[in-house]
Amino acid sequence: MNNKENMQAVALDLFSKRGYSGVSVRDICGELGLKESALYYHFKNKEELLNSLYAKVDQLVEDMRNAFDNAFQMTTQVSTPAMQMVAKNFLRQYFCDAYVCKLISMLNIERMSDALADRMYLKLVYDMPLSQCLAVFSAMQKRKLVADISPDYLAKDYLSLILHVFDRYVLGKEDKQTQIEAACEELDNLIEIFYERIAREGTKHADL
Amino acid sequence: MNNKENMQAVALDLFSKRGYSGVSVRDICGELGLKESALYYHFKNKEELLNSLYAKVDQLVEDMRNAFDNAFQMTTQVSTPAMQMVAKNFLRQYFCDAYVCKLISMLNIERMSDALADRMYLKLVYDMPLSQCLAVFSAMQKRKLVADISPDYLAKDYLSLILHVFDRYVLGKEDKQTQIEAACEELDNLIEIFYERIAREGTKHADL
DNA sequence: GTCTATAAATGGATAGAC
DNA sequence: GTCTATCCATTTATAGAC
Repeated sequence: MNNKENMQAVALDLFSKRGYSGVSVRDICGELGLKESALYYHFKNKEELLNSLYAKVDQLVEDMRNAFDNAFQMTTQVSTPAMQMVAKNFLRQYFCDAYVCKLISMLNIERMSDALADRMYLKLVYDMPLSQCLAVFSAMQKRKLVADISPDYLAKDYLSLILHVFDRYVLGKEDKQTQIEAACEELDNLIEIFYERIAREGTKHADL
Repeated sequence: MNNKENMQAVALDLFSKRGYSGVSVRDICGELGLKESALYYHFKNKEELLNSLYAKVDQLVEDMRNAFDNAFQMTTQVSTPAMQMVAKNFLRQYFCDAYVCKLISMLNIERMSDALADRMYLKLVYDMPLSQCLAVFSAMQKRKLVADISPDYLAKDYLSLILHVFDRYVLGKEDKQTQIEAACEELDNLIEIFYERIAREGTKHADL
């Protein structure tokens, strides 16, 4: 790993905690045992470093879209337990990935004053996951596994639960790793009830 | 309104957008046509100004707790339409109040690096609203208006929907007032389905 | 690719006049 | 209660040596 990538990694880590304006070029280079001037060899200025991180968000969204599309096309059976399993791992594997978590934290800060950061945040946290949830619930509904509740509602309801747990138990915590365990347990309980309800409502409807 | 309060108002406004470290004492005073030294007459330093805003969060939480307790004790009938009405106005009157919204935005930024801000954020955004939701759903359940789904789940599910809309449509937007209209419409639709489901499940259970 | 040195601007904070 | 003037630390950024 070269120093340019190191700088991006350190910058992301610090920006995600203290925000762009709370971190100096000194801070970033100091962490790596380098002088500020070293950074200006790799980046035109501090802002270009930030933009290079924004570009990584685009890349991540792209990668996750592709990963999902591939996995989804492969799926031969869409059973409730299988979907429930996927659901339970959503938080753990997606939002709680250290890298993704830092990107979200950083965007969460910058979006308050930066329209571009706001758009990236929405894409990463809502648009992309929502379209994936929608695909899953639509598929389940086709197979009569779910009552005819609007799949759009189900997707939003489901994602809301995940994001609420993520925001409450993970974001803003120093000791994230410990918190993630509590978060996943809490989410498991919520998802359990979520699926119980849509299954119950689905059964009821199938009986008519 | 004296200048001390003006300074707090301007500071809150700027902190909620650019964060504590992104705003200088010069910025705050400049907005009011004052020199920096004027601020140091009212506050020991920049940090004390921030803490004075944190204190306002405590006051707000206290006030809202009391307001709810009074309103809740007054309530003679807990009907579904009445509760649904309360629900629809929750976002509009609570999270979208300009003052509350700024406090949340500010805490949302600072909580990433400040444990105190994190605690205040959780109190304002989760603990307090959640305890209120819980009281409402428990009351509804006692009157058999809701199926025997854990009221704890209902409260979290319900608050999640509100927060998701708030985060997605209101936070981080320049033109908040316009966005709030769209947010409320979206939330109205979601809450409609939410209540439809718990009523349906409730009826079903009552029939047994 | 990184260092030293340095410039120029900005930010937090104080002393003393009014 | 606010202003002028000032101080000192920090920050972004550049030029030129190695």
